[in-house]
Amino acid sequence: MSELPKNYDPKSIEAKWYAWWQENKCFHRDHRDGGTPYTIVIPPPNVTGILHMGHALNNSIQDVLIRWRRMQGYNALWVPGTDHAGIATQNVVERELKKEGLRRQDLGREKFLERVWAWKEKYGNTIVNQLKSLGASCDWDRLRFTMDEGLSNAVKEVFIRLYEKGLIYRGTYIINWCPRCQTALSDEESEHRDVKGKLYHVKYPVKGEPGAFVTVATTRPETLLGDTAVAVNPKDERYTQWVGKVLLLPILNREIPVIADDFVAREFGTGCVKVTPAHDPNDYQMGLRHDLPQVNVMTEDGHMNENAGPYQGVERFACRKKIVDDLEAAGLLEKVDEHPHAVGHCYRCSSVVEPRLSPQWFVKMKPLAEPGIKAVREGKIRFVPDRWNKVYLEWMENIRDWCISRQIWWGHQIPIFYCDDCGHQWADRGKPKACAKCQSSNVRQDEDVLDTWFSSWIWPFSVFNWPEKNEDLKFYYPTNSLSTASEIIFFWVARMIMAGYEFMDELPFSEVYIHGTVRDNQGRKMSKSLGNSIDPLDIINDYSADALRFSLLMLTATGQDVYVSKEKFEVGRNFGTKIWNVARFMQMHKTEQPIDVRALKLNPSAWSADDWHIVAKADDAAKVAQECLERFRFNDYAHVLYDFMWHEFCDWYVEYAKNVLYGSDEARRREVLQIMHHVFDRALRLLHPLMPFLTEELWHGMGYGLEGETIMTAKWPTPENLVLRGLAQPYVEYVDLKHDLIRRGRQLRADYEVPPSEKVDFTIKPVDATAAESLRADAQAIGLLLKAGSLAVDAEFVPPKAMPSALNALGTIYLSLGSLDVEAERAKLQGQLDAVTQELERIEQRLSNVDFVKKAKLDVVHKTMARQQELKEKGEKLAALIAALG
RNA sequence: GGGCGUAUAGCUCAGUUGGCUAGAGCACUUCCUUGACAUGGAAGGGGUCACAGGUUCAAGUCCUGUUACGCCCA
Repeated sequence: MSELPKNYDPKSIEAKWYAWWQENKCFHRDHRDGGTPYTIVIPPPNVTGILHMGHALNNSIQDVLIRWRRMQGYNALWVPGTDHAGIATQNVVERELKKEGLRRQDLGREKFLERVWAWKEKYGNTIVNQLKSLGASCDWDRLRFTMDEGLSNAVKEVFIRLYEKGLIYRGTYIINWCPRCQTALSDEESEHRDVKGKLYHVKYPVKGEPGAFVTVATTRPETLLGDTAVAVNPKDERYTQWVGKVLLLPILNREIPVIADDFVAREFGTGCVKVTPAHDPNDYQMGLRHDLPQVNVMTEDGHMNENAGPYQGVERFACRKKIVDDLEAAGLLEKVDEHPHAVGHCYRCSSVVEPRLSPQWFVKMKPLAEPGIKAVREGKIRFVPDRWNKVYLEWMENIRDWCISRQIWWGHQIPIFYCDDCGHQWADRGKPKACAKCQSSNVRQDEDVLDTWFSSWIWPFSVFNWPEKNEDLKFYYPTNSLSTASEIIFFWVARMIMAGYEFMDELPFSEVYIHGTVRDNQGRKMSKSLGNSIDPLDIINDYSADALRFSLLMLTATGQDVYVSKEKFEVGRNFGTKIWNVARFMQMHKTEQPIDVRALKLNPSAWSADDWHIVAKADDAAKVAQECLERFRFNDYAHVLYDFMWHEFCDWYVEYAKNVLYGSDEARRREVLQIMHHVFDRALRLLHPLMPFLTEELWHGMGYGLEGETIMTAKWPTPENLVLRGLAQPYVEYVDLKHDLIRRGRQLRADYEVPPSEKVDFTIKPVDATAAESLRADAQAIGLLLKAGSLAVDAEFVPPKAMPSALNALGTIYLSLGSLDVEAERAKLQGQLDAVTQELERIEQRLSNVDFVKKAKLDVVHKTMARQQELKEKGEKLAALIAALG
């Protein structure tokens, strides 16, 4: 083992190990490696993306899982990749073009796509490289992209299979239209946001009855240009007389009927609604029921069209203003109310979504959803935390058809072909030159591309080159755990489950871990526009990747949102420093015969209580860590190692060990150092999934691993055998009490303001012979920890004068002082006695309650009785101490 | 409007099937440049567990309601 430098330099060490891991293919696995598979597919970040805290959290989680399973000996594979993010990527490239004064239409489809590919080659790997700096142990040899050849084939195959099964259809419906991106969006891509809207009450004159009006309420007055009726509820007596009458549409003076439809809510607005079948999904349905015309008044880019009469060419929101002014001028605007309501916004560009009537492709979802519902109901797939099961089921049970066509160019073009001569329409895996029916060469492919999610919903098997049937696919599918954010349960998780059953006939994964959202210190989502994001790369740069990972996971309670600020990452940095320094401490101490840290020869028969204690605590840590990981309790996992390493190992065992290490008993020195290595090695391995770089560096630095080996594949520590644990138990109890007694001794020093440099004498009076024996063996070490001049263990001790004292179940500790403020000491002890008396009263009350003794569990009653006994004794001793003060 | 989540120390949060003498980190106070570590050490202060009822021998924990904040869906 080489000498560790004084300071840990994460930057060079992280770069060094990541490169080494990659060169040595440590992340790579395939089916030929055999064993039991453990698979995770990465939620593919989009190629335009850069790493943010959400990614850092999610990928740290996946890396912890995969590294843990790898150490456990699984054939653990983490498949990485990115998605092509149709709209987002196209937007980015279009923005670039705009700077050159160009539109994509100027280039044409083919040239434009070349530009996008060029952009992807240049910038598309940014996030991949960022994941590497995080330490992600993905199998990069398997890096996939949703537009690469294999995945494109898979997408095509999926489309065609569904099409041939009749589950994909084309139809003209009201869809969510983004006028800026100029494409349809799925329901999920239209984000509802609360806006402070207005409710305009507009008077529609009744034909042939001057002065008579019907007042309708609307939030989108510009759409009235497309009204083809006004509807009332048939049960609404206020309006039955009007049904069947004809109204004059304001401004355009088009004649429209008043109809009756159950759908109308009587309590909304005036109870009369305008019906605009081409601009509202409900009105569309109503229009079908009443055979109303559909008048589209807008263009694809959100301007009014030729059907809008005088408003043609006006932008939709400008038109809203204008039309309101005109209505007012015409005396047709009755009133305007404030009306906060939710409005759909494009999830890519935030424009207000316009419901628009247009021909699109849809997937019939009901039949696909059934097996997915069953799987979660029966627990074959489970969400963690489990409340998401319900959210998922709710959505699946009310699933609606999925609009999958997008009017953009970047994506998988829909494999549907049309013959312009005979009108034949068919799906084709290739690029047909002629119509299958009439042999005409007048053939064209559908212009639209597929929703990006249509390629990611097959991700768990397409990454293994499905539909090809190969050994990797057979071996690694179904995958095991999926870790992701709640936002994409509908977009992605649910659809993957459906695709898994539909195309693989099997679930895609069995556990879905939903992590919380990373927020800023004020609980706001991190966003570029707010400027409140913390760049994970800055944290890595300033503190290290290990610090980032450790802090994030320590802070994130299962499934809860996490609030971060830069300072919060100090926990991880400080912890890393602590570990580094304790390693250096161990290195400083040599033995005459060098210790072979790879083949420790421990000799438990010669162990002290503290030796047993630390080995047992390390064992507990291993046990708890394992349980936490199995249950996705990452914060508890981080916590248990933090506590063990810092508080058990550094604070107590290392401090205890100093007494031995600075002494001259070579056999003891050797044994203690061996124990430290034994424990530290195990702790490093337990910690490796969380802090991969530091642990690898130290594992080698301490000599636990040989050159060419890696802690990544070192054995995951499992708890030692129970016999050993049973032997340790009395020592554990004793040492815990000893620590408590030492703390009480230190408290005496602090209470009496004894400066740390001043050596004072302590005497411990043990409670019994067993305690006396243990304490005598430890007297020197205890003295050191108390910075005592002398420490006596005296079973017969009677204080010669009033002395400050404290006690616990092991004994009473006295501090020798030249002079003593007897009253202050009496007050202190009296305070303690009062607390004991109070608790004792409570406990005795409980014990005297027949119901408690009868109904409470036996061990609870026993515990309570033991506590009563303990308190009684403590009370008596405290009383005696007070009496002794005179 | 429907559903879900959260409310515990100044701040951020743990607290798993009720047994709690309610914990941690940060912040705060006092002291400490003793050879692992000041990114550190020792000691300390700080909570009627949002509110109101209920169930129970026993409620931070379970039930009902109220309030506040957040999220999802319509």
